Amino acid sequence: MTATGAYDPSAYEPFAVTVDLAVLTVRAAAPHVLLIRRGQEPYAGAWALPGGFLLPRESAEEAARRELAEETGLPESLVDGVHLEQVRTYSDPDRDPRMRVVSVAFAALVPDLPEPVAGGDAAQARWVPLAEAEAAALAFDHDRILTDAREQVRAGLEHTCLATAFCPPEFTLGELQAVYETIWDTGLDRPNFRRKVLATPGFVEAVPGGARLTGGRGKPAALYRAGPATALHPPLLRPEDPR
Amino acid sequence: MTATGAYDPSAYEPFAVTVDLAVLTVRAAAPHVLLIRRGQEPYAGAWALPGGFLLPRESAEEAARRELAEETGLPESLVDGVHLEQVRTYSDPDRDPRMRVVSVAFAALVPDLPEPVAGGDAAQARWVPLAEAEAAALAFDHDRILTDAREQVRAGLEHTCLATAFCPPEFTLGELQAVYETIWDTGLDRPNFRRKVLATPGFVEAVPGGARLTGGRGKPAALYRAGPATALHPPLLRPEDPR
DNA sequence: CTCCTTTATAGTCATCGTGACTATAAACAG
DNA sequence: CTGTTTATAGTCACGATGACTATAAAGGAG
Repeated sequence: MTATGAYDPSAYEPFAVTVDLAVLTVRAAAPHVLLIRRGQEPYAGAWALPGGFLLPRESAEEAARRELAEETGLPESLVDGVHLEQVRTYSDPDRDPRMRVVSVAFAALVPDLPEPVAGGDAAQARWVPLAEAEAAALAFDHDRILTDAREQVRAGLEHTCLATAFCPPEFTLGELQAVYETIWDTGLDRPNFRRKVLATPGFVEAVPGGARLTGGRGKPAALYRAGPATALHPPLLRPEDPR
Repeated sequence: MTATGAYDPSAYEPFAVTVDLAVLTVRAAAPHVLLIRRGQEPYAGAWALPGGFLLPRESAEEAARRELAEETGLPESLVDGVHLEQVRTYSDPDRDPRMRVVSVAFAALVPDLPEPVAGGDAAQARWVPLAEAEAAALAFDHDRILTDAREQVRAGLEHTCLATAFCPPEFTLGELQAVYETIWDTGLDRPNFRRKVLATPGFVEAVPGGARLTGGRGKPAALYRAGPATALHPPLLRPEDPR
C-alpha cells in the first residue's frame, strides 16, 4: 500500500475479502482434504473449500483459524496448535460471479483425527481423498487453490520440518516416513530415511524414558516428538522418479 | 471462500485492497530496493514501498505490473518481462491508520538499469541499498514486507532459476555469480559455481556463435542466456557461514 | 614490448551425503 | 515353533560438493 497519495474515497473500490482453507491430512495411506458441500447458489450442491469472510477487526490468519474451528468442529485447544500457512491470494475480478471477492488462501496441516462435524453454514463437511478432490470440479477457483496448496506442501516437506504437523504429538519414524511417502506419492528406503531424519539436528527428539509404541505388528518403534528445528539443512529431496 | 452461505451484504465488511511492491535489483555489488518518499499523511516524508489500490476490474498481479510501470517510469516492454511473484498478504486491522486496508505484497526482480523517474503520486523515487532500507523505519508495515520479500528471494535462489531475473538478457557466469554473492552476502568459489550452473540442464544456455563479453579487465567471458528450466535439481545451497 | 594484475576456464582430490543393500532384533499370527 | 512384519544397525559404492592448483586471455603500468 497502502495508499501513497491522499485519502480519497473515490480512488479505491471496496472489495469483499475472504479466506479459503485447504485443510490437509493423511489418513489410510492417502492424502485427504476437507471439503464442504455448498448449500446455496452459486455452485449450490458443488464441493468447495471451507472459508468465509473476514470480520471487521480480524486478520486473515485469525479468520482462517476461526473458520477452521467452525467448519471442522474441532475444540479450540486443537485448532490453536494447527500448522497454518498462507498459500497465496486470489484476486481475479471474475472469480466470484456475485461480486468482487479477494480471497487469501491458507494450507492447514492436521493430524488424522476426527470426522468433521458440519458447522457454520456448510451443508455437509467431509474428508475427501486428494486425488478425488482434484478430479472433481470444485466451486469458484478452488481447483487451482487446492493444486497450489498441494504443491506448496509437497515442496515444503523438502526444506522444512512441517511433516511433523501431520503427525500426532508423539509419533514413530515409520509414521513420519508414511507422511512423506503419502504426500509425495513415492516410496522411501526405511533405513536411509531414518538416518537422514536422525542426522538432522532438531528435526525430531526422542520421547524421554525410551517410550515405545506397541500394539501393531512387528517390533515396537521408538516414539519421537517434533523438535525445535524449522528448516532442513541440507534438504530432504524427493526422488526423481515416483514409485 | 468465497461466501459459503447466501449473499447477504450485511455478512461481510468492505475493505480497500492494495498491492505493495518490493522491487529488488543488484547494483554496485549491493542489493537495492526501490523506495518512494511519501508526500501525504500518514507517514508524510517517510520512505515506503511503491504500491497502490486495485482498480475495479484488475487482479492483484495486473495492479502490481501497472504500479511498477507507473512508479518506475519503465517502458511497458520492459515491465512485461519483469519477474513478479507474490510474497504474502498483510491484513492486520491496524496496519493503516486511516481505514481497513488489505495489501497483497509482491517481489519484483529487475536487472540493474535505470534511475527511477518519480511518477504517479510518489513525491520521489530512489534506489536504496537494502541494508539501509531495512535499518530505516518505513511507512506502515513495509519493514516487515521488505524483510519477508528479501527472505523469499534469498531462499528462492537456492531452488529456482530466478537469479537470472536480476541479469540482463545476456550475461556472463561471473555476473550470475555476483547476483548470488550479493543477495546471499557470501562468497562463492568461482570454478565450483561454474561447474554447478553448467551441470544443471536448462539453467543457462550459451549464446550461439561463441559470443563473448569484452571490455572489462581480464579474459573475455562467454555469454549465456536464461534457459528453459525453472527449478534447480538438486538445489544450489548457500554456505552455512557467510563471508 | 614486457611484466603484472585481473578474470575466465580447466582440472584434481578428498570428503560427505545419499541410494542400494544386507543383517539382526523384537513383536504378533498361525 | 515358524513365518511374517516392522524396527534398527550397519556396509559399500557413487556422485555432488568444497578446497585447491593450473592455465588462458585480456588490459594497465612501466
